[in-house]
Amino acid sequence: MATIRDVANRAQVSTATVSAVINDSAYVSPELRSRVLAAISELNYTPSLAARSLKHGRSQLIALVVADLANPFFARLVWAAEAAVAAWGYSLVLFNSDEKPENERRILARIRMLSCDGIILVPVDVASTIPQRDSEGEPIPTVLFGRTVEGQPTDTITIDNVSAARQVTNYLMDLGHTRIGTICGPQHLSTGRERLDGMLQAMRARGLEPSPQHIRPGEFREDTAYSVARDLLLQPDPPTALYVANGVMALGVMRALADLGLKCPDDISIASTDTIPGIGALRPRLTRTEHPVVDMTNEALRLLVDRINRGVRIDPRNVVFQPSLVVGESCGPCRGQ
Amino acid sequence: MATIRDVANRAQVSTATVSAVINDSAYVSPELRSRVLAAISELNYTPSLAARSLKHGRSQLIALVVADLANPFFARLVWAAEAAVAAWGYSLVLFNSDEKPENERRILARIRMLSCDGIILVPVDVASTIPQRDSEGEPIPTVLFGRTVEGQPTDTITIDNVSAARQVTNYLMDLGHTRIGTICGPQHLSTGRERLDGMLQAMRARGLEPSPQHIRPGEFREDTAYSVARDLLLQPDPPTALYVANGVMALGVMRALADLGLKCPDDISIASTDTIPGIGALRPRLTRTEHPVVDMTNEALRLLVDRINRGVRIDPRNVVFQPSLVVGESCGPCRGQ
DNA sequence: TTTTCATGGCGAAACGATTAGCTGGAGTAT
DNA sequence: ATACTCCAGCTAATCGTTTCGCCATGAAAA
Repeated sequence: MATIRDVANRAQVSTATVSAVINDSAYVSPELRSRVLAAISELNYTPSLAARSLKHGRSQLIALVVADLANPFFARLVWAAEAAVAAWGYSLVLFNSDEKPENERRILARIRMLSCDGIILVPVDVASTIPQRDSEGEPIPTVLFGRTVEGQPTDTITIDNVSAARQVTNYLMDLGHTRIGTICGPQHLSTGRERLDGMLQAMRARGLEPSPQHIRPGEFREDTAYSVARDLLLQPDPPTALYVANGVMALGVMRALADLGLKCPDDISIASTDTIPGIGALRPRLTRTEHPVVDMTNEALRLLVDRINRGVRIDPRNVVFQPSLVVGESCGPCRGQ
Repeated sequence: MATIRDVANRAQVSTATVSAVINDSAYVSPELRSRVLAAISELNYTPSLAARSLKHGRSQLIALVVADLANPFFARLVWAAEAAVAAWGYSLVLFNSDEKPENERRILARIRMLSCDGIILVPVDVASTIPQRDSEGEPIPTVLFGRTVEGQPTDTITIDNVSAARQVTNYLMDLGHTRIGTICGPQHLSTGRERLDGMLQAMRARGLEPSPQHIRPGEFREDTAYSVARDLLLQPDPPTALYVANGVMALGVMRALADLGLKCPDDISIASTDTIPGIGALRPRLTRTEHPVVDMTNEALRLLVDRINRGVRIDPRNVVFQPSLVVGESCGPCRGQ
């Protein structure tokens, strides 16, 4: 690779002048400037980001750590984040913690090595701490995405999961359902907890209580949801409606229904919080909440870049987005009992 | 951040010794080694990758440039690539060219700045050249993924698209279909061309020729495929079977069928090359080819790392994977005409 | 004419790691 | 006792930038 020195030699100027031309950081006479530009293009010169990074401690990298890259919800986040990161002039380094705390720790250490300027983190582990830039303790600017963890004073972007679950549950109850089951998420994740909470809140507000064997953990996974749904629906006293806590699991449930030969919404009503791309081709169309992933991502980057530039002087911010209910044909009135 | 000097001072040794401990690059007495390790953990020291990168020209970064991050096929590639890249000890920098040549050029320039050690590229533009590390012309190690471009002497991973399309078409013809239509991909992409070629080859081998108005470009996009399918199926003389060139478009077609009230396979048979995750929940199950994305990605990384280590001394390699036909219930025998 | 001032451009010192080459003390052979 | 070997550990140069401080030149002020 050609270096700034090669350019300086060829243009008969100093490296300082070349640098000034590249960064517009000082006035350079038109004469010299054009010589420099000519040399740059003749040598096909590109400044080295590694050297720059070393000099003034900015790597131009933003790390995105997702909890499960195989989940289309996060795939969409990746898509949106790549665009936003590029728009702000950074590059995106992508990691997948695969819902494993030990991976998360390894990844955060790696991010520190890379001296990334900022982190967008879908946290897995309550205990894993944001890496410190310094032993005095200035942390790397970080935005938590989608999930909350206890006692981390960081910027956070979340969705109102309780509201989402309430909306869906109320919708089912409005149709007359009282025996509502759920395939819920892991209770160690805030999303899992909040969505179950929202459902329970909504039911209790109308004096209902789901039967304990109608509450099944589905781990936010398609295959788990598939078998849990089969199991749940084959039991003697199945629910008349099912609230599914996320999009991938909804897919698994629909697959289970098809395999069991159950008709939706005639035999059972299905609704979910969260969705996945491509679910629009399913018939019946799923009643669900849609979460504004793109807006959330853009906001996450706004917060992150702001903190990168202004440091710890600003207090942690917490932005909560609202989900919206999209009604399909997967839910019908409760027939008899 | 603590530096190697801080560690050296605290452990009362030279930076050379610290470096030797970190990299196991020379013998260090147990005494000093333990002092160094203690200092490292007390200061919470991590070596700076930027400085390392500057010194011996390896950034530990591998760039992945996909053509359309919103497409679940590529999302899957991203997932597999992240895992493979991490397994080889690198980190993944992700870019989305969004099928636009000018983006691709911008991205490749950026990759050069970052001095990435290697590139996995889903190429968009025939003309865009692999960036040169050097004005003498040693290129950055690159593997082209999924698509080929003319006259680039680089390693390539592809799928046998012609065979995929032939298999699907033969399957449809075996069911008795003769009026087969297709929603094909863009003809400026090798995947688009080869899949259409394969279909035409298969039909001509049996003395058939699709009617020109049954060959419709769908741009590999869900929404385009949706409207093209509507249009195609509403015309006076619709095909009895439809070959769709990729997974996302198949989703669009299924959605169009549902909206038109057409029954598959009774009213029309549908089959595709390529698939997308989650298509398993659709009923009827789609007859399609499956492409071994994970194997392809692992092989891509194997080739890439090999070339990073061995440079230009090895000739370009071209690995072609074979698709497999997965039969669902979306195709039926041709009824009368 | 001399002094002051402004300023375009340059030289050289960082940034944090690696590594070639050197130093000096202990062990061995003569 | 001298010379030689060996090797753990150190010093200092280097990678490619940015940037501080300086120099020299020419214009303006006295």
